Amino acid sequence: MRISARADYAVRAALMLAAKQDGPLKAEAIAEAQDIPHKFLEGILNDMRRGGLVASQRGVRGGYRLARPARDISVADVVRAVDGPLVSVRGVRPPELAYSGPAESLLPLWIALRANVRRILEGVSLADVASGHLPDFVGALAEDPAAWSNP
Amino acid sequence: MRISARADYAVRAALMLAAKQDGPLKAEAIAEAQDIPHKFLEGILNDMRRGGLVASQRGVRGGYRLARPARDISVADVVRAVDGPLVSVRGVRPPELAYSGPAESLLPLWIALRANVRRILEGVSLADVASGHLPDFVGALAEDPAAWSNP
DNA sequence: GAGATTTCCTATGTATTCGGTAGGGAAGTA
DNA sequence: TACTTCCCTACCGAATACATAGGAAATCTC
Repeated sequence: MRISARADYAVRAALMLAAKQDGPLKAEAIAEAQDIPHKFLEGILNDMRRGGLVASQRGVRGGYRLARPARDISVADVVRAVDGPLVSVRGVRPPELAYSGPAESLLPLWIALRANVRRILEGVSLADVASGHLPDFVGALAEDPAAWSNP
Repeated sequence: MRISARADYAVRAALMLAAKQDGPLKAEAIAEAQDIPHKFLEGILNDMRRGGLVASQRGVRGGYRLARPARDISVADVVRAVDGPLVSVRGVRPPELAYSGPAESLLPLWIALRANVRRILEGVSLADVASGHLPDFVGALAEDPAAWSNP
């Protein structure tokens, strides 16, 4: 289960926009601040615009800004805008799967996994992350030192 | 975040082995029962053998069996054996990431996400799935009808 | 030991995705 | 007009995903 570069970049760009509330921010400025290839980032910002997450303005005083308050955009919104469904199995979304025999209960397991990922990514807004204050039910998970070690 | 075909196939194969406790099971039999390309499955079973999850026996009475009791093998064990780390961001594991500016709290978010995925996949054994009785904290997630709908 | 069976190993192949680049057109501003 | 910035399309190399093929090595039965 990997978070793609696109998704990571998209969230970081969105966080930049969430932090700067006055006036638009240029793609180039975001690219430089977050060390993201700028042409690649342009495509990502475009996806977010199509997804209704950011608004853009061309010209010399142009750039990008969030289309909604940062509090109303979840990390899941951003990831979905650039990568499609949050969780898939072999490229298909869990409800479309069919298992037989001893694997029958595998489907509810994938469903539970997806529900859990959703709970996290839909429950955290850009404002939460940008402010450095994650919701308690998320922050608690990250405070466990064991969560930081690679087994 | 996608579960690869390898991982899905591997878990299903492992579940077949968990269900059949008497004697080994041939790759061909598993492939047929679970509709998995049989040569592809052979490679997957081989990875699991190298990972110490299954034992193999050649010859006419040969096949594969679990190397440990099904209760002592988690789904996470299987996924790791065939796909490496459970969760990665841009191909690197979260603790190796470095973020700056408003993205600083993104790292604990990915950590929390990973911790949650671990909680599920490490907390469920092959015996749990094969018996159709998921642990309560997982089953509860799958019982919510909302978890089954695609947004 | 002969022969059948099954795992094990290596090589090959193809399609897709991933991450990134390039160039220029459209729109807005001064 | 000149400049800036987003927008669009195309392309590209490498890696990955998902297999398939062919045989060598081990094991069992007879």
